[in-house]
Amino acid sequence: MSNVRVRFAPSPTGELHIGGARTALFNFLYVRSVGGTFILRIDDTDLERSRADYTDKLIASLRWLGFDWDEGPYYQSKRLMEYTSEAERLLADNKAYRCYCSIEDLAKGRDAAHKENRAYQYPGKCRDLASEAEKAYLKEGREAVIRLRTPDHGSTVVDDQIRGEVSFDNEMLDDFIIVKSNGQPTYNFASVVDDLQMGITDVIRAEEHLSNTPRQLLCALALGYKLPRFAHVPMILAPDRSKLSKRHGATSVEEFYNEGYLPEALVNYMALLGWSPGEDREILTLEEMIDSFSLQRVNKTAAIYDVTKLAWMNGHYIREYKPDKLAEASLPFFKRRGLLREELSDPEYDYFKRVLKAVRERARTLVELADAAEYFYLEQVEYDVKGVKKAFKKEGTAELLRTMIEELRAVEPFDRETTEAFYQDLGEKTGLSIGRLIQPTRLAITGRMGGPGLFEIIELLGKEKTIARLEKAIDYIDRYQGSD
RNA sequence: GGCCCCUUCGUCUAAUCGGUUAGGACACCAGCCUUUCAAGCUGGCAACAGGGGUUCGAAUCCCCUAGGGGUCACCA
Repeated sequence: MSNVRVRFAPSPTGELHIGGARTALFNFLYVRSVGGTFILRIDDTDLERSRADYTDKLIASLRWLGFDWDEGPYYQSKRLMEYTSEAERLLADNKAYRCYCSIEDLAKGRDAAHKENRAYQYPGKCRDLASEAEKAYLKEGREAVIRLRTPDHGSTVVDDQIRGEVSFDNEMLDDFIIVKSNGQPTYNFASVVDDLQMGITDVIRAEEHLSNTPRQLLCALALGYKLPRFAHVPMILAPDRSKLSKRHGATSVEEFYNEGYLPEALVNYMALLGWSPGEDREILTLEEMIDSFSLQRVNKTAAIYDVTKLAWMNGHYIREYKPDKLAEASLPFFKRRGLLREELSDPEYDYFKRVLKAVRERARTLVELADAAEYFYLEQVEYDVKGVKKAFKKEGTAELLRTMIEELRAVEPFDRETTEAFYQDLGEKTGLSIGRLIQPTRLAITGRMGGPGLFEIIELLGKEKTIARLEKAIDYIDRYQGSD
């Protein structure tokens, strides 16, 4: 056990998206690789936007991905006292001050700066407020925020584990707000107080926070604590290189679940976004990732996420899953599609697993898996349009199917081997290629031109259904004979 | 716009003290396998953003340019 302590600190303002999940993953891999402590903290200081149901979803997503944590969840909303007392301490030390400027006035200044195309900075109006002026403001009933007094000169250097030393001129930093007028701390302040009090040794987070880091460093300095190490991991971008958002398809872990992705695949895929184990390995278990993970191997470049590769990887995991595990994972998708009921009897469950065995080779998601298995459960078979042209419209197909049915009735046992042997015989007897026999049969019983081996399907369907579907196909062909 | 970060095949990446025909994966194309579709196997296409330096030698070090991203809130 090492003394390394890391935290994942999402704010509950939405579902866990792939960027956040990847950050959680890197925290997890790092802390497990060094044997430290993983802490989950909910950064919910924004009262307006934070929602308890998002917290639940966040936690559910983390559990689903398998990132178990050792401490927490801690909630910033329950730690208000800590922030208040630390802010009071800074106030008493004159390292922070109250500011009575109205939101409107500040907005005015910001707009002006924006118009002149320069960066806005708080002008420091209340920095050295005379006590009479302060009293006057209080009398007016003005609310105050607390701002940190930041140095005017010099520079603040962030020593980043991934990017090296990054230096910021203090002149670029204004006296930013650490406590809002409603008494809630801002992110930059709460996060620092928590990281320090919780003994966080490594802050691993997304690159978008790099520009915030000097502010946090200044907070920590004012508070008089030892600084954690930082590591800013690259962002994950949408295919058009823009920031990921709703219009880019599935971006949250929950959505990936709903689209039928497996946690192992998502985790494996995310790990390879910005990190690689070397040795040309692509498929890794969580344990293998932990073994070869290091922050030194995390690269600096933002990555565009590509669903195609994720889908390929997901297909790989679907094929690798143990039968019982696959059944368990895909059951909700079969129910959702109306293929299976809530409770399965033992024989039903058994049949379900046999169906999965037959179709798992050709599915990349659990949604596709349920789709591929549809005709094993649905009574109505819809014929593929192209297939009809190819397999049904050929001269003599109806007649062929009639012969087939007659002889099929006598086939016993109705299993894979026997039915296959039967088709071989029939081919020889009629002088037709086996493909000519199989194509219309496949279309008749599945409605499709592709899928598992025909005799595997026939065995699963059984004699009754197979013959019934062949009869239906004959009806169909007779009815549409000649029409195009 | 200021500040900060980044730049290897279409995409994810390897090449971690400068010396490689610049490697792998996804996707794509072709072949094999096969009753079909997949899967699998084999092969192919495809990259060091541009320009200057330093050096015997640069994807790798330095500078400039271009491009992309982040950030500049009483959001996190």
